[in-house]
Amino acid sequence: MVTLSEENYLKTIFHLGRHEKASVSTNAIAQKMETKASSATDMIKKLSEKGLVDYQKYKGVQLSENGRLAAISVIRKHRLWEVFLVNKLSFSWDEVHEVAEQLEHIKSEKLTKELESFLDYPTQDPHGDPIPDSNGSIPSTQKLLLAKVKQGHQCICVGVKDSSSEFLKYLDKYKIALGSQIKVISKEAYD
Amino acid sequence: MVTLSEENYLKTIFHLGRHEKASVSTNAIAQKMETKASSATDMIKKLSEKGLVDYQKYKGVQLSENGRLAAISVIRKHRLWEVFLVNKLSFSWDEVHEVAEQLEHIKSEKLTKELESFLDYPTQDPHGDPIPDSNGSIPSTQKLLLAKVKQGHQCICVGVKDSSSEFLKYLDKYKIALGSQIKVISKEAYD
DNA sequence: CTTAAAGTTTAGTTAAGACTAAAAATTTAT
DNA sequence: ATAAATTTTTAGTCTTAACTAAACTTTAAG
Repeated sequence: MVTLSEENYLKTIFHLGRHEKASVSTNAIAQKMETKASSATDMIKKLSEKGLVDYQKYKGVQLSENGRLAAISVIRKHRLWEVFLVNKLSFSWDEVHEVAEQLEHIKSEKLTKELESFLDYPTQDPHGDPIPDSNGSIPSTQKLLLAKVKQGHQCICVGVKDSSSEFLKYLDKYKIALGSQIKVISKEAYD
Repeated sequence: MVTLSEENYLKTIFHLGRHEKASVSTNAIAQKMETKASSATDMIKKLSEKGLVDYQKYKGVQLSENGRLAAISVIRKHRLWEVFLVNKLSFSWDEVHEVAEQLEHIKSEKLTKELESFLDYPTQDPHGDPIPDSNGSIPSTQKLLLAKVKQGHQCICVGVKDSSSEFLKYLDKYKIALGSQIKVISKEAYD
């Protein structure tokens, strides 16, 4: 049995380790979780004892196969619920995160599978992030950061990197949504 | 802020005090919660300090107005989610309880209201229990226990008193569902 | 290559919510 | 009306997941 708190740590470790192959540092975890490094160390030890992460003192952690599957299961539920909130209830893409953070911890295989079926097996959440399947495979997509698109060139928005409510509202103001055709006229600094 | 555990106690006190006007005993609460009387006392004190129950040592508790509203809010969510599970996902009426016990604690006014609207403002859950509205009013219905119906008389099943999975499956076996017309031919002992 | 800075771990506390065992209050029965 | 039985509360302990402060590693600078 994986506790709610453990699930949150696993998810965080997954996200932090997603793009670098290197192991994830205690500090990075603590920062993302808005907790202290000592708390992170405690939890890392617990996860390590449960075989969910590989851990060596002072060397950071990596998810084990079981840990990866557990993390992906949470992310899968998070994204499915986001689709539900936007497609079935009338949430906007900047309102779903907080609620999905709660719903992602509901434990019921049947619920997740039925929800997925009810939503017609979506492959992306409302921010363009891929939805893992029930085996834990994540459909891969390659995207280009808008900042990398040259001036005068065009592209289609297929996802957002930052899902914060503020940033999503900023995009709304500029009428940018998933599927929008975008032409880069000039570049400005955001943040 | 009301914790998950507090919500469960409030719900239990509500159910136990529903039909008698008298206050609810510590032991009764502990028994329903499958915990010990001492744990119940601890929680009762906490709820009392938060103004959610009226409590006098050795005299049991009663929900305060705020406590009643908090309890009803949880019950409302529980029953709405049960409707969702049965009507939208393909759960049967004996499978919903456990999952609804988790979903009832999700905190989001918007979610509850949108869910209610999505379900077309149902007034009953899959077991025939009334769904409180967003103000905390519970549509009242008067029902007659099947055991009270005389032999040879007929009636329509509008609800079940025991929502345990076993009992519901027992009803399924006899093809009894909500709306079923029932004629009492003979009476036997159950349990 | 040694020392300072940064990062990490350990040790000891805290709060919530459970538990056991024992004390106190209430209820029931003689 | 008082003793026995039951119920409730108190006191002290445990676990989880956080915290602070101090100790210990590793990394970076000079």
